[in-house]
Amino acid sequence: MNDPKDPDLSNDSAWRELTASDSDFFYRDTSNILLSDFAWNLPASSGFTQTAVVPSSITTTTTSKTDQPIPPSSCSSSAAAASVTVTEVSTNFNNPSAATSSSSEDPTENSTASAAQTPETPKKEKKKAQKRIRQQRFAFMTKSDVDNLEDGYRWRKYGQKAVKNSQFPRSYYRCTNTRCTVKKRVERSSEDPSIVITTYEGQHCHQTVGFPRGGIFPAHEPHNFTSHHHLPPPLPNHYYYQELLHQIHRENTSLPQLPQSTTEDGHVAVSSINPSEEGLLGDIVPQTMRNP
DNA sequence: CGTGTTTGACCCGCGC
DNA sequence: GCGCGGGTCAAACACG
Repeated sequence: MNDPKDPDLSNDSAWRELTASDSDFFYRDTSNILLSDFAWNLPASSGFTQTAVVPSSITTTTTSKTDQPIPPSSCSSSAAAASVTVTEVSTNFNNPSAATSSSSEDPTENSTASAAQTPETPKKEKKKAQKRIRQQRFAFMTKSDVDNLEDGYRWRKYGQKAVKNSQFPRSYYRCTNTRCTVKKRVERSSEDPSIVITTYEGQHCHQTVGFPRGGIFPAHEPHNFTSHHHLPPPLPNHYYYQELLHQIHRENTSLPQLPQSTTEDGHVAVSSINPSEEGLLGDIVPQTMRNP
C-alpha cells in the first residue's frame, strides 16, 4: 500500500520477504524459465512472454540475456534450453511466520468450512466459523497481455475487486478441484500494465488437469516431484522452492553454455549452482534430492 | 445442463 | 467505535 508497485503486498506478513525490495520479486525480464519448472505449467499459448517467480520464502535476483521465444508445449526441452541464470538466492525457509502458517494451519480448513456448510446454516455463522487463513504465497510477475495465465490447473473466478492505487482490478481465482484450496490473485502492475502479477496461495493437492500435452513433468523425465504427489495436501510449501531450485540447478548444469553477467545492481551472475555448495542448496535441498 | 464469469453485498482485519 | 480496504460469497447471468 505504501508501495505503489505492489499496493497490497506490504500489509501481509506473508509478504515480508517480497516487499523488502524490488529484487525480491523473482522477475525474469527476458528469461524463458517456465512455471512448469515449479510445478506450474505455462504453455506458450497462454500468451505470456516473460515470467517472474516469487516464492515468498526465497529472495532471488536473476538476470538473463536470452530473447528466444518459448516453444509451445515443450516444457522440458524449453526448460533445458532456457537460459537460467541465478544471480542470487537467499534462502529464508526458516522464516518463522512462513513455517507457522504452513504447519499450524490446516489447509483444508478453507474448503471444509464451505463444504461442511449446511444449506440452512446462517450466513453469519458460516462467516464466523470460517477463519480467514493465510497460507504461504508466492507470486509470479509475468509480462503478458493476458491476465489469466494458463498454468495447467483449472481456475474458477470467484471475485474481482478494484484495488486502491491501481487502475486495474484484481481478480480472485480458486482451483476448481473441490478438495484443493489453492487460490490465486491476478492483477496488473499499476506501474507497468504489461506486467501481470499472479499470486498463488496454497498448494495443489492434485496434479494438473488441463493439459493433455504434458502435465507438470514430462513422462520421459523421471522427476522426484512426481513421486511426492502421493503425499497429502499440506506439503511444506518450501518443497516447491526446493524443487524450484533443484530444477534450476539441473537446468544450469545441463546447459552447454551459460551466460554470465553482472546485473545492473551489481549482482554477479552465477551460471550454475554446485550442489556441494552447502551455502545455498545445503539449506534448502535435501541430500536425497540432489544429484549424486 | 454443466461450468465458468460477473458483480453487488457482505465480512473481516487493521489503523486511527 | 468507526471507516477503509481487501477478501469472499452467492445469485444472476453467459456460454458451449
